[in-house]
Amino acid sequence: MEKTRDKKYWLMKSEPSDYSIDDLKRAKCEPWDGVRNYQARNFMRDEMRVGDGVLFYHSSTDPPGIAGIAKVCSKPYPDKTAFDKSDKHFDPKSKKDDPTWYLVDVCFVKKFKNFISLNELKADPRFEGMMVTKKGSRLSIQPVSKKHFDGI
DNA sequence: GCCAACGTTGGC
DNA sequence: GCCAACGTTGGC
Repeated sequence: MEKTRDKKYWLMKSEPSDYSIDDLKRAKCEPWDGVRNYQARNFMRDEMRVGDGVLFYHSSTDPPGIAGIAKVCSKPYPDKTAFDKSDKHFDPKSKKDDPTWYLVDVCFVKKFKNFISLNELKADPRFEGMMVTKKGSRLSIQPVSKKHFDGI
């Protein structure tokens, strides 16, 4: 039996030209594929649980920031785009009997009427210490504290 | 488009 | 296992 635990909270980045909050709204749920960073994978594979809260972050936009809320809606399972030679995220190192890359499905919850820009996050003392506000914070999946999540 | 920050790779 | 070279991310 699975041990219960408190909800955790995450921030997941996407370039809206690749995949935006509107795409997720249309799709309702989508596998968060293409992650090829070990730390980010570890969060998905080892720490995420169904029902966890997700801040949907738009990167490489003007301005960058948080576009809305999603949630984790599957258990972790292997990222099959790593097995597909024609996929741009193909990774020959990942074997079907021992996959390197894992993902979870993410479901749309809501899109903010007011997009929260990175600048606003940085300017607001309530969000001090949030990973995404720090310089050089490239990690595409980041843990977020409940305090910060609720503040959003 | 630039470039700083960071992750990964591979020669040794 | 070190570290230089290279690739990628992402704010600006």
